[in-house]
Amino acid sequence: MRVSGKQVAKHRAALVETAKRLLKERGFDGAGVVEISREAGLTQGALYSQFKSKDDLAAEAVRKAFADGVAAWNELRDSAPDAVSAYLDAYLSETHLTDVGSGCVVAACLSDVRRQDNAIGAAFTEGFSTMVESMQQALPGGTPSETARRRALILISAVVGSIAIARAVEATDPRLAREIISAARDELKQLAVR
Amino acid sequence: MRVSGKQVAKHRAALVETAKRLLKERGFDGAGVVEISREAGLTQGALYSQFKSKDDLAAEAVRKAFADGVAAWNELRDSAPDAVSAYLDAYLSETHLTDVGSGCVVAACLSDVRRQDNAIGAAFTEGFSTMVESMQQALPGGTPSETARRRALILISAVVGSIAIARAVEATDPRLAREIISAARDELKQLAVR
DNA sequence: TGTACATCAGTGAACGCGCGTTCACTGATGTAC
DNA sequence: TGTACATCAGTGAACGCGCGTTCACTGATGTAC
Repeated sequence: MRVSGKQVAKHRAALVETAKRLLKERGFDGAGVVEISREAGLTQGALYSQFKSKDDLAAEAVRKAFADGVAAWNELRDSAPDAVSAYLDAYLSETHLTDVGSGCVVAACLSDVRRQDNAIGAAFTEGFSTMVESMQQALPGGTPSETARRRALILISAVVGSIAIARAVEATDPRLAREIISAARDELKQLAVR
Repeated sequence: MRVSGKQVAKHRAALVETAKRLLKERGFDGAGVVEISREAGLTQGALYSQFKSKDDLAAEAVRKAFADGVAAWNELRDSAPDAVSAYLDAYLSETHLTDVGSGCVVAACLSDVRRQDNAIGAAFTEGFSTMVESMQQALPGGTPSETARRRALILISAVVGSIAIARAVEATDPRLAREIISAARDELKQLAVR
């Protein structure tokens, strides 16, 4: 039945939030519309009255995931004395290794994005650009510096690659997974302050 | 109908080779058994007389992909004067950015592996370990050195992350994709010789 | 403020579709004599 | 070497299954008077 305007917004937010988590945990093809709807406390019909397709919801979920990630990073940058070091510790942590659903969307969906709808790729690309700019501002040289820009790109690429590979090997070789993120922490802190 | 022993081996190799390429191009869920069989010049029945399941074939394809990759790298290491630099140029190249099917299995299947059968994860982990050891031998310090080991891990994580992110944004923003692999080439060559 | 009714968010069974897998069948291969 | 036959790699229609999507229906919301 019809629900109030306040409820509509609540339901929409619940769908996006649930989609965000499940898409990261199970991948774009692995998370189904019935499952997403049910975990958000609704049915698939409600999903389709808010979004025109699964891909449409997925693109929205990707935008939300980047917005959350950048907000968290900006907060860290403005509070921690050595923001980059704190960021590396948080990103390359035990928690981030095992809790994929709450973690970075880039690391979780990396090799999926290329094979999805254009709208998802566009949302991903825009989110990633924002993430790079935000990181660049915290590095020596800041926004106008080409060096800081390159440094931001390689730092993000390296942490994403490390955590993604660590997760891929974690089930078979948990020690190797920890070795990978630990090596990345050590080496990248040196690279960041160089 | 029954075919000769030589044919059986040829067919098996064709299935593995085709699976290797298609799994990288379309992902584990995106490449179907009918498609793999047809592109290998056979039917799905032939696939199931050689492998006990799609996952079984996929695990074999992952082993083959790593074997090919390590063989190519070993050849480069023993011929090029500066093997690591040559490796970075090849890995972070225009060709590798666009030709996913012929490229590195780690970059292509990164975020997929976690969600697949254990046998696929095990094949991936074993292949990755071999890859790291092979890279380590080319770095200053070599096999017994803990520093070379950490350096090998971060180098591989960084090139994999760079090319995977570049591919994800390529369709939407081709210039950003090139900027990512170019930045990685510059920064990682410095890190490798440090 | 109260009433009548049009609107529309949400339900859930049903749809077509493509997937991985099975299996009765085919016929060339390899072997026993 | 030649013959008879058991073996088994390969075929392709058919299977059950889960997916994304649709749609007739429900009933509370919001609005016109």
